[in-house]
Amino acid sequence: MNFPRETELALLIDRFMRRIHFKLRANAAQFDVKSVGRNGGMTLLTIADTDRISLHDLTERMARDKSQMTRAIKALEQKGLVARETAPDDARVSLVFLTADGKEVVAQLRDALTKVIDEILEPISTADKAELKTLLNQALNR
Amino acid sequence: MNFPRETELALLIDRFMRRIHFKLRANAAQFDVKSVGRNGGMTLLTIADTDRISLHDLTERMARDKSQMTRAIKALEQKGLVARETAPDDARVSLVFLTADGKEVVAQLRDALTKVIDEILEPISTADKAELKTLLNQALNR
DNA sequence: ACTTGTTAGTTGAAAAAGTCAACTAAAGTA
DNA sequence: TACTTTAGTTGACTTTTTCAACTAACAAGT
Repeated sequence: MNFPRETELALLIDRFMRRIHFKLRANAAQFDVKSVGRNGGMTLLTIADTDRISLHDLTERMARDKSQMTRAIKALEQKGLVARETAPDDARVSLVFLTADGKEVVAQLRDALTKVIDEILEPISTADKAELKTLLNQALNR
Repeated sequence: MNFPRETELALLIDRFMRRIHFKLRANAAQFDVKSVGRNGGMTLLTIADTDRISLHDLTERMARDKSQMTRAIKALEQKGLVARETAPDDARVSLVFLTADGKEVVAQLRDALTKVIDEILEPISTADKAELKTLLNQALNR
């Protein structure tokens, strides 16, 4: 186990995310009310962080292909969890936002996810958790 | 943007990993010599961290389904990057390890990955990078 | 106004990854 | 010896990704 390896970070991060998905799946029935799927879930949470957001910005934020986003939003729309409207200043962009139902699902998702992450992060202190978030934020926001 | 949310961590982590994959893919041709794919790549790197490892331990470490691992290893085997042998003390388990070719590919993967991660982590200090790794390690190793 | 180039979003098709259940063979245990 | 567990494999199926082609709206520049 060599320590000075950046690559380990990738392995760690990957594991972290998978761990979350595994744990979520373990009690999936309890929270995947609208059978949103993990992709839909992540998308909803990301939208929830913004008032309303264009598909374009959303794909950038979530680091996906735009075609994926089109389909993800379409699915969420059909479930009545998000809606969209054309941007007033630019007819090309459509802004997505949560519906009331969507907000409810987000609340549930957050509960479930928080629980899981707490479990995973249980070995480290509260201060360190904040630190972790700060670091990732610094790295990822510009 | 509410701050005291554990869930943001999941979004951040997810983004982080996707970012890596995007950047890698951007100059994929340069490094995906044996067309290992991202899954194969991660698997190789994980194996590289251990001398030889059973499929079972590997699936645990990488947090995947065992069926996936069977297939991933089979693919890498066919490319001559890993080999396996039955564990001397237990005929059920087969131990996987890198071949010479596999080690070479790992070296290349590490180069590429290190470069990408360095780019992403460029906004944060070296000390913080170490901290980040430590935190994740603490959380994930029991 | 009129090409020319960008940008946002959509669609299609194919490849890769993930899920789940059934099944074999080797251990472990009583 | 019978019973249970564990490691790994296989098959079938769903979800994600990826990539290229395509439309519609904007942005200039002449």
